[in-house]
Amino acid sequence: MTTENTVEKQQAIWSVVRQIPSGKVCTYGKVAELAGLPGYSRYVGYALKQLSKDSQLPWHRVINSRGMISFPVGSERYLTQRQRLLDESIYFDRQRVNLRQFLWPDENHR
DNA sequence: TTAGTGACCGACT
DNA sequence: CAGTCGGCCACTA
Repeated sequence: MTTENTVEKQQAIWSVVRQIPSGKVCTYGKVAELAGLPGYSRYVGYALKQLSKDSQLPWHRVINSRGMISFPVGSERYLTQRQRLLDESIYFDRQRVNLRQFLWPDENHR
């Protein structure tokens, strides 16, 4: 049996990513958790990689737990993601996003 | 079938 | 503080 529920997992992940509001970001681990797949953080990256280039999914709002873009700095995909975030007024301190300020869902109510 | 890899993460040196 | 090391899962050679 070929892993057929793989599709369901990917859809669950995409479903979560779709809900990230503009101007906010979410981490791979958090997306996995919200999708009901704790521990699948790594798989989230794989799922996003499957997206077609003209996908409407806001994949750029997903970054790693350190608040950084998980592409090699300076690479084309890095620059694309960074520019899209800047367009949504998500700012970088060096190459880092302030998760305290932009993380969604906002559970960091101090 | 085994070993290596990746848009990750947290604990542990 | 930085670097390493397992653990996580699916895919590929």
